[in-house]
Amino acid sequence: MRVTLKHVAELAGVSTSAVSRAFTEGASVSDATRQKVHLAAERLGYQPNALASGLTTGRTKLIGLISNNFHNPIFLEVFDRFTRGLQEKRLRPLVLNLTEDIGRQSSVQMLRQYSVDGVIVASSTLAPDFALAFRDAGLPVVHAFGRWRAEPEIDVVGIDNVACGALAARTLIARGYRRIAFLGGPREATSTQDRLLGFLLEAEKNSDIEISHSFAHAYAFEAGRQEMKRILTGGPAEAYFCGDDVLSIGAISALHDAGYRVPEDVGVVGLNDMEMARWGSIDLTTIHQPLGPIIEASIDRVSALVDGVVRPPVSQLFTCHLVERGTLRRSKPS
Amino acid sequence: MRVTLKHVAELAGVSTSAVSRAFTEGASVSDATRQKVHLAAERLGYQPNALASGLTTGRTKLIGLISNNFHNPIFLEVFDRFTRGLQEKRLRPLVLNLTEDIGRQSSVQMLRQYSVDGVIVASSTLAPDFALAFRDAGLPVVHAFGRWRAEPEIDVVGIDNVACGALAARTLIARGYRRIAFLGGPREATSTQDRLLGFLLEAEKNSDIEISHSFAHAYAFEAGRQEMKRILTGGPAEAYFCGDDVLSIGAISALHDAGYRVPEDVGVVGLNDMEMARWGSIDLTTIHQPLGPIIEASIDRVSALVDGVVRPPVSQLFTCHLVERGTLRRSKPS
DNA sequence: GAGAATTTTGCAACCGGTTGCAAATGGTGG
DNA sequence: CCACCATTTGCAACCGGTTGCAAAATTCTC
Repeated sequence: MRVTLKHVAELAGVSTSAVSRAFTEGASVSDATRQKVHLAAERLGYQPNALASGLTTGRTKLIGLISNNFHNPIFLEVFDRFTRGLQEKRLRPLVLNLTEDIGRQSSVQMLRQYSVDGVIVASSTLAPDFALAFRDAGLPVVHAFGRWRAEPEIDVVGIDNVACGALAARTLIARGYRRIAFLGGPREATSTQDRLLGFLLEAEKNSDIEISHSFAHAYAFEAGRQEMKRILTGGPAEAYFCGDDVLSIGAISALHDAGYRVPEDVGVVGLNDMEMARWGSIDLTTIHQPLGPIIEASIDRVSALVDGVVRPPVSQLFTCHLVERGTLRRSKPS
Repeated sequence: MRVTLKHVAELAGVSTSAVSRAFTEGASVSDATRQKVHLAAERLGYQPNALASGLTTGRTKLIGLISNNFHNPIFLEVFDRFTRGLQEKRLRPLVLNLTEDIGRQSSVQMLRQYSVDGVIVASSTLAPDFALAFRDAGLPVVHAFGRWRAEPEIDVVGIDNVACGALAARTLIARGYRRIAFLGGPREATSTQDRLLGFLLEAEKNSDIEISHSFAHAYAFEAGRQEMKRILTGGPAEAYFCGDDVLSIGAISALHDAGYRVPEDVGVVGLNDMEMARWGSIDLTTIHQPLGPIIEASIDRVSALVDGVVRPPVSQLFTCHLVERGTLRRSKPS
């Protein structure tokens, strides 16, 4: 049998209310009783039942963590940071792995059934209104890696994908590449669309640049490889901005298979700067995304919402920068 | 305000008990009331509160999922499968990211506070008695990727690490490698110890084989690279069995840095067969670990325990096999 | 030391469900 | 039509906590 409030109350010789209060910060209890209670609790090995307490207070300290990115290595880092960050705030992540067969409605239901205090949607490939479903259900929600909007309906934390696209284009052009291409992730993903937009806007400023673009069906190695293989039939561009790191690695694999050397024959720049990008055999030049701050901000934001701090929702974007490694030539060939 | 039992009862014109029963499989209700109730529930958008119900039934359908492997890419696959598998059984994973500063006791506490029905410890580097702490706290627990024991105190699901070590040694020897080495993960990990044991037992059967071994401080790229770099000062062995795939990749990176070609100069075989091992630029010969069955079995086992099926705990091991790729020569040089 | 002000305490109702039990209902056979 | 049995239903207590409120205890003031 579990040790409950009642047992502690009995042993300490006080009412259950006293025990409850002894465990509540700032409640009205004398030091004497608080001590008695804690002593008794200690002896019995008592631990408050978070669920029972959640029932009355309306706070479970459970945060729904939703994603559909369980195949991209970057997500391991995302996930590590989210779980750690939540733990530090004494919140518990209830994870939802969004597969094909789970609809918007049923994910809302799953989390509502468990009375989560708030929800973090962590994905750059979900439609923006997916996260909206939670707000509509009355749940505080933050969309991490979501799309920027001037007046968002819910809080968004992420990066400026348009700026990243522009940065990529600027970089390629500055290094003397003339025929450049964007090899994006899934066409439907807002991150893909925005990166492409920025890339095009920036590249088109230069009239002598030849631009092309295409899409892989997912942010995944094999998708990148296949798509690069496909477009290589018409000969490669001089340099590619790939939708993300794992796509880049797949693309490079296809380039190697076709006998091209990177960066000597073809340049590649990715986006994310996942741990693996640093590995010797990969050594990917890429645009760094500040994962730590993004995730910290997401957690901060969701706890603020839970605490009832009502401010209009904002899009919080972090800036990215290029990390120089070995898949892009460093400067214009002379 | 949330819709509760009471609201539904009112609308349907029945008692709350009736509503509760209408939502319980096999409860004593007439079809007529069940219909009325479901209709009313539908209209109000009612969903039972899993936590409240857990309070009385003692079942929350929450499963604690604990790991300390948030830096090994294989864990993304593990994690994907666990969350999916649990979801399919209508169980919810409550994730605990075991960092340095979280002790055995406090992890038990965290999960007990949330009244999880059971716990899955997913790690090959935790001491066997870590999982025991949960059993001692009265929680059903399964140790996935744990160490085999003839008469285990708790359920263990995993692979036969000793056999894997032997398989690796046998393979290397069969291919004519004479000076072979084990580059293991952390010395304290049971998986490391067992793989080494199997490796040594098998290799020592052949008197003409030169065996050596050493350990990386973690199952991680950089750890593998550093350790290989360190041991290379004395010249390489002819082939290495590395503690796992990510370690192998690190080791290969160091070998390349030192000017050795794989597999022409040095052979490498890993263990796990993570997705990435298949990537073109990595193409790692490795021992395949059947993740799917292991995880399925872990989930089955923990739900059986939760359902009170009491059988003595067992060690359930799955066999592994070699996957031929490009980091080990295929046969004896003639 | 009395009275007022303040703090501490316990009672009891409540959060949203479940369930044992007894009463109500319905069906069956004579 | 009644007795009998099976099924369905609602009452009320309970799960493990929290909290408003009034009473009790303590502290302060003069």
